[in-house]
Amino acid sequence: MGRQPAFERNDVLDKASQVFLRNGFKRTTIKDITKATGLQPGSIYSAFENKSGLYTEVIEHYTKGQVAYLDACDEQNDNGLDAIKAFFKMTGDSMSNRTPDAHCLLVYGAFEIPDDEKELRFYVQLKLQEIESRIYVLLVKAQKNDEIKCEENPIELARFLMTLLFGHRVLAQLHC
Amino acid sequence: MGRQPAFERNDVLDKASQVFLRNGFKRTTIKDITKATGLQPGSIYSAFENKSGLYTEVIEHYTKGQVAYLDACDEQNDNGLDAIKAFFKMTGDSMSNRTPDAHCLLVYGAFEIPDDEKELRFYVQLKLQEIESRIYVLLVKAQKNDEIKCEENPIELARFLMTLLFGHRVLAQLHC
DNA sequence: TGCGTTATTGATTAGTCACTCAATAATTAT
DNA sequence: ATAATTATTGAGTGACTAATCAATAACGCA
Repeated sequence: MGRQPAFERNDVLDKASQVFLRNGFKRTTIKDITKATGLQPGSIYSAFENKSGLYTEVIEHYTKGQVAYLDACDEQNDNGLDAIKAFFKMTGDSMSNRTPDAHCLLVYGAFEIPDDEKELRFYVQLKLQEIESRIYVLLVKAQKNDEIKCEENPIELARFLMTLLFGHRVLAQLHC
Repeated sequence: MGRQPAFERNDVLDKASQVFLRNGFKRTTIKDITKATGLQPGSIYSAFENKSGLYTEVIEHYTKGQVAYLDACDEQNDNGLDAIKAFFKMTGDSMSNRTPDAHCLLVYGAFEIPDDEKELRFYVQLKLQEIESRIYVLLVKAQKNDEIKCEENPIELARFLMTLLFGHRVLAQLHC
């Protein structure tokens, strides 16, 4: 009962994420969001409570896409190492093509979300952890297949791969 | 002739850099700067023209420190690789101790300075390049000493080391 | 001492921002 | 129909921000 929403939630999240990716959290204004989505301030606030609420949902929306891609890499490769390579190739290509995508939103977030926005910070950490643990699973799979040495600690390896990914993100951000 | 400035320029830059490191460029307000330095808005604007001008000088001030440290590592180690290791150890320790320092300011800057602030972006790139080229020089030295293989491309190696450094910065920022 | 010069003060200004809310529109149940 | 419920509108609000500027203070020199 009552009036139906005039927008598709996922559609709004897609459009909002593009704005957040371009400008980050702080520099993105509600006016930017209204322009990108066609929604008025009131609608945005009634749907997402506030700017942080919208941002949180945008991060969740995009992390889902990343994790889905990692799972797809896993399914398409019997080999754990090949799956990881496929994921890295995808992120590398997306950076070359300047296609905005989720991981960058998370790294961006890791930098710009201030200490006092604890919930938001924690949420970004959680989502990055989600990606890291998928990589960990693929590394364990690779060890079972004897693709990499069993002496290596897969937890440390996963962390190292994340560090490389972060570094590439910074590099990509730096060079336009 | 005329009244003497009541502040030490380097002292102001030190204090301002701590604020910028904590909050980044955008979130730092002139009020924050007045609190940290004891200067009034008018004094800040007459000395540094505007917020960007102050930020630029802060970046220069801190990059000098980094480069000086790299040079010190070079002088204290005959060995090129040892010099690089010493530099990495220093940055790693400073991250563990949460001592704010320059490189972080530059990586932070790389992320948050928007496309339309072209001069500021360019300046950050320039300063990071300055550090990268010092590392390159140390790598060439290491090759001359037969510490690393001559087949390796020192330009690519330097870039790789910078990427690792960036990644570590993101990781440090992420985990408090 | 007085004059020219330069530095400091800090209230003020013009603009921006996240967010609100009363009015209005659409939808469904009775 | 009519009432109850929920969504949309968009001008408006208060808080904050970068930057300014006229008044004032400190300094060097004649």
